[in-house]
Amino acid sequence: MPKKTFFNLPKKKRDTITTVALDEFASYPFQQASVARIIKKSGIASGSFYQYFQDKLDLYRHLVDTFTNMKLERFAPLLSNSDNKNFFETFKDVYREGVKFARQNPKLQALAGHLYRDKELLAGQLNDIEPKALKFYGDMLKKGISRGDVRKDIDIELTSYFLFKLGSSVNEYIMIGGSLEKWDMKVVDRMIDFVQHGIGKKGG
Amino acid sequence: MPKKTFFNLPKKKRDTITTVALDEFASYPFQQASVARIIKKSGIASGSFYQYFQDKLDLYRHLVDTFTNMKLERFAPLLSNSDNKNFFETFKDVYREGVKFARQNPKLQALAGHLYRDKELLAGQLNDIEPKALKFYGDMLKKGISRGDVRKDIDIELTSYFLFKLGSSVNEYIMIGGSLEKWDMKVVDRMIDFVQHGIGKKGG
DNA sequence: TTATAATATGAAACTGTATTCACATGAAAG
DNA sequence: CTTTCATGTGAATACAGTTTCATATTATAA
Repeated sequence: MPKKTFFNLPKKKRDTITTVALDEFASYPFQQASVARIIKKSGIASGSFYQYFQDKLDLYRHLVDTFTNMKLERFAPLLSNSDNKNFFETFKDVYREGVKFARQNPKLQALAGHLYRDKELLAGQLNDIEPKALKFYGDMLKKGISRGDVRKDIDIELTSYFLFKLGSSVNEYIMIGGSLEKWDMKVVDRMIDFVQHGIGKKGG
Repeated sequence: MPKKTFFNLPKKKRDTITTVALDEFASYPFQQASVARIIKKSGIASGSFYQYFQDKLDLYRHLVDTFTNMKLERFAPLLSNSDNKNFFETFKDVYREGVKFARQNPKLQALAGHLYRDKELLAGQLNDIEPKALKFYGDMLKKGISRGDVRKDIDIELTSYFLFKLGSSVNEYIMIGGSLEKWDMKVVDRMIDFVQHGIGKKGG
């Protein structure tokens, strides 16, 4: 989080820095984004920058936080105005609103694009692993369909992607909770139940 | 990918570098991992390092690739020996095997832990956004349950997590395909169907 | 007004990765 | 043996983020 000196700044100066920074992070991925450039364009001293922010990451996170909070605030009304809609209709509304938001804020969208690619930089679809994992799940699904376990009207490619991401999130969920010692097959069981039956009420 | 000079190296030297590097990346997150230390411990010249690898990331990815390939190879037999098991039982086996693999390779597991945290470094549960997003989905689910749209025997916290991750993956899936212009609500529809009904064959 | 604290400044130094380079070594070919 | 080509070497340099610091400037309080 930025230091309190940043929030003590006159709004105009704060806005200048924020705007310049958003522009920088919308134009370059995190690593290539230059603190020196931000300092220059903002017209502040380099010493000042580090009196406002811990470091480059601190500023970046501040932007991402602000951006995500804005997005979440847009979603809130969907929930309170959803009396006549069921869960799944509201869920779809969330996405519609998300697309609208992205179209209205191209720089934030550009930043999000970099964010996504930056996350994948260390490991992800940019290397050759993800395709292999997707193929693995795809094969599993095909077998399941031919055995009759799995619905045959699903999109195999897309569903593989979902399973891959769900699998990763289970790993993460358990890692958050602690170490491998605490590994709990119950979480896996719940995930598989989620995948198998969904969360919709039967006949609902 | 490492340069061919690396693969031309005598196996022993190559293994030394790999072991030292694994040790480094298991001990420190990517940013803090030091090329200088790896060079020192491996007993190679700094000039040589850059004749073997593009840069630090190149070496890191090589390790992650190797590690993930090893893991995938362990999973392959599960698929071919699954004739008497349905999709969801095999799915569970994959996780059992994953845990075994992690226990047998603590350094790889440590590296994976850093990898996960590094990915979350830019944005994720380390900042204050994810809890808010999870709460949002949690509220949606509670409302769905009280309306009778959603099964009431689900784990709300865990399911919120799944929805959050699935949502992110939809965004990513569409971003891979191209720009926002190509945004296709059909992908969202399929995702919602996946969430609502699951992929298990009814009565299967 | 004066005292005290908070903030602003920008150059200089520091850190660690990335890159270059001239030269050394070694192996294989003729 | 010597030519040739690939590889090894480590010091030197470049580069960008970070840190420091002595010195202004501004704001608040007494």
